[in-house]
Amino acid sequence: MPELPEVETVRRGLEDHIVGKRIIEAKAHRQNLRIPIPENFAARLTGCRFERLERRGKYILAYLDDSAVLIIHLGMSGRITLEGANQQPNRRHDHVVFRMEDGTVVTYNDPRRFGLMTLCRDVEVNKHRLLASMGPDPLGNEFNGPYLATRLKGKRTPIKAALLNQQIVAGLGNIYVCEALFDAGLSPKRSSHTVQGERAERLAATIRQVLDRALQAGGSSLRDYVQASGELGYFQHQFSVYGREGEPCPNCDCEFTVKRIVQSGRSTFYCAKRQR
DNA sequence: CGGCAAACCTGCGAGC
DNA sequence: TGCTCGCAGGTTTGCC
Repeated sequence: MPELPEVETVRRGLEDHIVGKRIIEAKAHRQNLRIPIPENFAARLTGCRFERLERRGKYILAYLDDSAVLIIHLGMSGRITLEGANQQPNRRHDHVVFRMEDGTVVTYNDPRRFGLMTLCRDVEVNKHRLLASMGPDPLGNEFNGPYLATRLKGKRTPIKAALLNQQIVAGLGNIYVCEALFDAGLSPKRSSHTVQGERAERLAATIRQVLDRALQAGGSSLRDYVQASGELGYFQHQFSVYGREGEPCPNCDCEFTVKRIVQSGRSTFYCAKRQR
C-alpha cells in the first residue's frame, strides 16, 4: 500500500474533484473490510457535502457538512479512483462507490481488504481509537531531531521497527523506512536508543527529505497503487535499496551489493557497508 | 512493557 | 499449460 506520499497524492487528487460537492448516491457492496463498514453507511452519506480532506499519517479524513468525518485507510492494496481514471480491469473489489452531484464517480477498490472506511463525529476524531495514539506527521513541525531522540531513548528495538511504529511517527512504511535509513547511513539493525543527538537530527531530516522527493514524484507505483486520476507515481525508479537485492549499492564504489534480510517478518533492504 | 510471529485476504510472478 | 510457493506498500493480536 500506500505510505504517506501515496496517501497524500491520493488526498490531493480527490480534493480537487470532490470538495464542495454533494454525494447523491453512496453504495457499499461489502461490509467486511478490516473493520466493518458502519450500519446505514450509505444512507448516512447520501446527501452529504465534502467540506475538506485532511490526512493523518496514512489515514485520509474527509470532513462532511453534517459534522461527521469519513475515515479512510487504504491498507496494502486499496485505491480510490475517479471515474474516467485508468482503472484496474477487475471491478470485483469495488467495495464503496460514491456518485457526486456533478456526475463524478469515486470508487474505493481493495482486493486484500486490509483497508477500511468508517464514520465518526467530527468533534470525536482526535479521540477515535484508530487515531488517538498516532505519532506526529513526519512532514510537520512537531517531528524533528529532539523529538525523535526522546522517543527512541531507552528503546532496544531495532531502528527499522521503531520507524514503522505509527505511534512514534505516523506515515512511514516499509519502503520509505528502508530508503531513509539508507540515506541516513544507519543500519536497520541498530538499536533505537543509540540514535540520539546528531544522528537523530540527521535521521529526522533524511526522513523528511525522502518523503518530499517521493511526493514530488507522485508517490511510488509498484503493484497496486495509482493516483486518484489513475496516473502512476514514479518514485520507484529512484529507490536506492528497496527491492534491489543483489544490485550494486548506489553509493559504494566497491563490490558491495544491496542485502535483503527479514526483520519482524518483513523484508529490509540495505547496504552493510554504508549503513552502520 | 518488549519483541516477534502469525493472522487477516487476494493476486501475481517464478519455478518446476 | 498448470500447479505450488513465496512474496507483497499495513495493522492487530497473542504469545513468550
